[in-house]
This record gives sequence, structure tokens and C-alpha cells, in this order.
Amino acid sequence: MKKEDSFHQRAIRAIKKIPRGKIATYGLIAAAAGSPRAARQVVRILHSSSDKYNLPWHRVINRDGKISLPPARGYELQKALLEDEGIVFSADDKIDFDHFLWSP
DNA sequence: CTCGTGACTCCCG
DNA sequence: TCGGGAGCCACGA
Repeated sequence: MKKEDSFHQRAIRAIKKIPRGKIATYGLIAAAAGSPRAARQVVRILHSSSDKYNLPWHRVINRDGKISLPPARGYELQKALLEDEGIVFSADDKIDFDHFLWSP
């Protein structure tokens, strides 16, 4: 398809493919981009290019099905956005992967 | 140019 | 069972 095989591009593409009402994990995005252990890079990309590339950063959470953001970082905002898309949180603020995890 | 950091994840002891 | 260390890549100073 495209020649640009940079992790950056692939990760962004993968993130943009996440459908509304679903969520993905950092590791999942990283794996989809070519490096299952490059979750940190996904984080960095979200920080640097979420607004720039219009990425649904709120649909990206950690492997526990929980939001990794500290409350001071926008945790509440992310939770609100997810709930607005129909995502349901458990009592532990966890998301049910069986229903909401996006699969590439 | 080099160095440090980061909303993570996996493996090993 | 739980804790610590290593790995991945990009970006800012």
C-alpha cells in the first residue's frame, strides 16, 4: 500500500482505524505497527501527534483494561469520552475486553 | 550531534 | 505471588 514503513506512521494508521465504541491497548497498537514491545512509542505518539493527526487517544488504554492516565492528566476526560461512545466501565474502572476490545 | 524521558509490556528470579 | 529489569522508538532540549 504505502512505502512509508515507519513505526510512527503505522501506529497512527492503526489508531485511526479503531472504530467508535471500541478500545485498544498500547501493546495492541504497537503489535499492529510491527513491534509488540513498542508500547511506549505509541504513548509518545499520542502525546506528540494526537491532536495533530486527530487520533482517538481516549480509545487507547493499558493491558489491564484500565486507563493509565493519572487523574491530573485527563483520566476523567478519557473516561467521559469513552462512556459517551458506549463503553462501560466496571466497578474497578476497568473495561470489559470481551465486548469492547478492538481487534485488528 | 547526544542524552533523557515516556499515558507500556513481557520475561525472569 | 510479586518485584525488578530489559526492550522498543520517537521527540524535545
